[in-house]
Amino acid sequence: MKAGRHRTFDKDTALDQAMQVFWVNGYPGTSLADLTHAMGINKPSLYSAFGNKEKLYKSALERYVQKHGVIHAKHLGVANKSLNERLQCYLTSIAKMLTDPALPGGCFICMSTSEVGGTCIPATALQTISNINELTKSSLTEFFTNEIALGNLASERSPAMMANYILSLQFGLSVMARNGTKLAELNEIIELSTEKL
Amino acid sequence: MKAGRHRTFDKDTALDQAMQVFWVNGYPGTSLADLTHAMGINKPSLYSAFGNKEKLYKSALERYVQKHGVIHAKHLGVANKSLNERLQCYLTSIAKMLTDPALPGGCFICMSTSEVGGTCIPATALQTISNINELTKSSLTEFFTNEIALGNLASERSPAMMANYILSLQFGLSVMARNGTKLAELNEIIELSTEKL
DNA sequence: GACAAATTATACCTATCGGTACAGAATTGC
DNA sequence: GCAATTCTGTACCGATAGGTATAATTTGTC
Repeated sequence: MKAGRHRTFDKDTALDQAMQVFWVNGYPGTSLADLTHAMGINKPSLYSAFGNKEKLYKSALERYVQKHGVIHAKHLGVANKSLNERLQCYLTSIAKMLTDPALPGGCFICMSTSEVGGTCIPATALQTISNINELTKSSLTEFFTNEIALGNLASERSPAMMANYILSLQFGLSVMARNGTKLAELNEIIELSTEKL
Repeated sequence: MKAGRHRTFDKDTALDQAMQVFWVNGYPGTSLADLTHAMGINKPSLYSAFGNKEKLYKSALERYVQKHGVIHAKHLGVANKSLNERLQCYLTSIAKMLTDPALPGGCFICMSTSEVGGTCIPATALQTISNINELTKSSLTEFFTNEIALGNLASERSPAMMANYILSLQFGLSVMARNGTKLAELNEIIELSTEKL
């Protein structure tokens, strides 16, 4: 055990709370007071544990991906289901998260991507957001490359095009969720979108 | 002519410039200094002409709808075109605006809707954003109600469901545009989305 | 040309912004 | 128990936030 006074808060829990505040309010809309209040700590503790606002934001983004992002991909690889069924499961899993009453609503990455154009987000955070979206896109592209090789996709659609289609759909669902659209309606959109690919 | 010194700036031009700043940075990300700098006026002039930041924001939202929002609807009513063709024209017209290099990129309303969850947007501005989205949705619902009555929609889809589908698509395209997706790729998404309704 | 009305520019207000210095409190190794 | 180390709480830093008071400037009316 290292010497010195112990941290009186759990770092992961505090990061989760910071994540939710950024998720709700965005980067420029979140103040240090908002953060310390939600995390139940004071500023020096925040700075010693997470660096600064910008680094905390990037940590929150990465934690979001781990906690609420990557978990949906498993639905794409389920055996004995058609491609359409798997895509529906994947998207429905996302939609459930987007409308989970225990969560802020919508997608944190979509929210952050919307803020990308502005001058408020620090450059390194822009890079983090861009990397996350690129990763999602390349994962989907790889997935569709395989599906096409397996003959699971009807016509001659390009994998990159399909990846864009699904990513766009995810973003659309996220903003709709922010707008108050209910899970049942999101599922209708998903059904329409995946009906015949 | 009314007495007193004349305004030395054009109010509509100034509002356009304010709109672009809000469009790029969002509400919490835009400061009064950003606004006065972009508008080329100083704070007292801004306050006397537009009230305050919140009222200017609402004026900017409404101006956006008039200037960049309603113009696309005409493509939905063109004669001698199939429903799919008209929807494609409508969405392509939107996509062109979303990627216009002379504009901030993406959709201002989508950006604002993403910020809706937070605590930074004043209540009356939230109402304005909500009203705009409701108007879009009800216009689309009415449109699809007519199309169904005319027998232009293949199966038994509900108008509200179709309106949600198109609105979600618009939002998705907007965030994709923010993320740097090019017009040609957006058009591919549109084609895939409208292929068989 | 004097007066009333309206807009301008400067300077200022209080509150909050992100970030930190410093002192006190808690813990380990010795 | 004592020194070294690490964290916590308070108080503070300069800069900027949204907003305004005041005075100078420009205009139409009489």
